[in-house]
Amino acid sequence: MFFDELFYILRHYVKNRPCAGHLIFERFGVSTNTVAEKLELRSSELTRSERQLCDVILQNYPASGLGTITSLAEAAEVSTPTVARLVQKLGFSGFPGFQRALRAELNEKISSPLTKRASWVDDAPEDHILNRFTKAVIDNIGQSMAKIDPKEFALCCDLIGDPSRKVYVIGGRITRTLADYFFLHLQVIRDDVVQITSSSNAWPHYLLDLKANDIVVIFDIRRYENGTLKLAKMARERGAEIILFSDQWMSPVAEHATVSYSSHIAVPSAWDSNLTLMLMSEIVIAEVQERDWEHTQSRMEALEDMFDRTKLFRKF
Amino acid sequence: MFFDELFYILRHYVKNRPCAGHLIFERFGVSTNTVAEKLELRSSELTRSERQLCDVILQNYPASGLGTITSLAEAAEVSTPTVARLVQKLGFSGFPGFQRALRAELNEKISSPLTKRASWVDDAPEDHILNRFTKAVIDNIGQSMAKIDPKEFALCCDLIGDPSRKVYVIGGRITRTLADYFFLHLQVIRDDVVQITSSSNAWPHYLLDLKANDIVVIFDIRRYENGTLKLAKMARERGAEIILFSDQWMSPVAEHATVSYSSHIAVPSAWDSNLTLMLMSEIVIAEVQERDWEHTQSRMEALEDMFDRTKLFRKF
DNA sequence: CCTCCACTGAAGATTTTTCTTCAAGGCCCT
DNA sequence: AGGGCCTTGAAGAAAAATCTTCAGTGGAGG
Repeated sequence: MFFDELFYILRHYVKNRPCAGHLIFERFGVSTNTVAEKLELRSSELTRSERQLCDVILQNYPASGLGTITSLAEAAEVSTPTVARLVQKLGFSGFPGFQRALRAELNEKISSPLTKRASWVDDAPEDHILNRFTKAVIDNIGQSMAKIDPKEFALCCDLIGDPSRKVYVIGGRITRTLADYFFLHLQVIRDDVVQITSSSNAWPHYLLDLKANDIVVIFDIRRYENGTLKLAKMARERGAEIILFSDQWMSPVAEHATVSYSSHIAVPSAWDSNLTLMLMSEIVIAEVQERDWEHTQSRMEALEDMFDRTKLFRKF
Repeated sequence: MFFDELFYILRHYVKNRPCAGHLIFERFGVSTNTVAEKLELRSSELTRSERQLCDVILQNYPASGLGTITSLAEAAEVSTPTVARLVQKLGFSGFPGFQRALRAELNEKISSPLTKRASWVDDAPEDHILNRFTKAVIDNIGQSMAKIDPKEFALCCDLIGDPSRKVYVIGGRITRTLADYFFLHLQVIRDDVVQITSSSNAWPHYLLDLKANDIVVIFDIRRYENGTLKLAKMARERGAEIILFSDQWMSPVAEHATVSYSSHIAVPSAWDSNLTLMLMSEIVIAEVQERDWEHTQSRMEALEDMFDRTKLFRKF
């Protein structure tokens, strides 16, 4: 870059006036916040071994700076006092201060801009329940998504989309509503979808029909229910593949499941949020539907037609 | 929260079946290399405070683990020996070893994609359905929240929390599941909550009971259902206050509603997302519950007691 | 070639961090 | 209701980190 050239030329002249580069940038309102920026800007004032050190820091930034001062010194083949001097030159009180700055930066970078957003509802203070709750939910989504393995997701959609397998859906006391939601959509997409009622008395009838390679989709978050686990065991014994939507602490059903999703569910409330679970089900539904769109489309049209005839919906 | 208490009790029983998750992952040949994975997989073996610590580490991963053991301990509100014990449990020789692993990971992750965290699921391209869908959902949440008036929200919670008013909950073909979810929670918080069945044949019976000042909570998104509108009209004529959870295009019910929420529901799918609606209901529930926590708490305890007796939930 | 000055690292001093021990507290089971 | 086991954190010991001092080194300029 030609700025580098410029800097090189300027270096001699500004050498005796430290912070010169710094000042120039400040004048243009460019904040020199990150450590990397500080290093680059003040590189002109650095000595040979400091420059060498600087290169190493920037080489694999910021990890190299997060070890001990000794390891960094060794990696750069300089002495520890050189490192100490450099970080002081950059304006930090010492090496720990320098590391603090690096960690703070890392946090900024890792968390996406959306999770940093403090306020979602205008006209409401940051600590209003609306904002606190929404923030928690966004965090939950972010963390849950980060844990998903796309391969596992693909496998899950393959299984659920496979027309040769019958799909059973079941939930617990609260998650029943999610199971219901999932079922309602899946029912439109494909044939052979069954919702297992919550009453465990009826389970044997369903298990009777269950064939090897059929799918059992289970929603189970804390507090994990005894019955659900038993059902999972029995289904697995009969050769069914189990797909589990659970929370971050993982239902014991996971042991028997082919695919498990762990969604974060903690929110500032006496209850847990089922939101991320719903997100996962919606995405799975969207993908399964997409895989065989033509088929789904014809089914949806047929459904529309039937709705029209029953005049259930509003026609404008 | 009191579920945590419960968990603590349950822990002993689950404890002797470690690695449940571990085994699953092994089955798929997924190596358990990263610290985060190790933490998640072995979470079943962790004690209460270790779990607490584990959550904090994963919360802002990996930065939190890169400071001193003391700072991490303080952040998690546990003692330093607890931290030391946890990292040893994970198989590291000590805290420095743990940090080394974290830094190594960081290098891996940072080096490959030049870190623009536009995607939510690592290891999946930005245009993968997982990322596209999640992005759309976050957008929906942001836009829906921006439209909320805190005063209206407060009014809504006042109404729903008012014990002198009976609350009726109803949804449509799909939103029925949300109504169900809302009902299940509200039912724990307060007395006099009724879920109106979807079958419109039964509606006259409910309307018969409806008194002036009672609340009717309606979930209605496109395609808006004829019946729901008729019900709203009749309820309003009998002096009921209507609270509507609808989509961005607003159900015609809004005309009769005291409070209306419009949630954005468009996602890259053949269906609409009910996620923001669920978010709204969860927040309303959280706030109503908070208003009279003592009352709710006693009801929840009574409920717990009954669950215990029916042995519905896992105790071993 | 010599002198001076700035840079550099070895070594020790100092501070901080990490680890270990041990006693208190809680919970379960008999 | 008491014994035993597990978990937890306070406190101090051990280890490691960081910082400081100071002498040696190399290069620039005279």
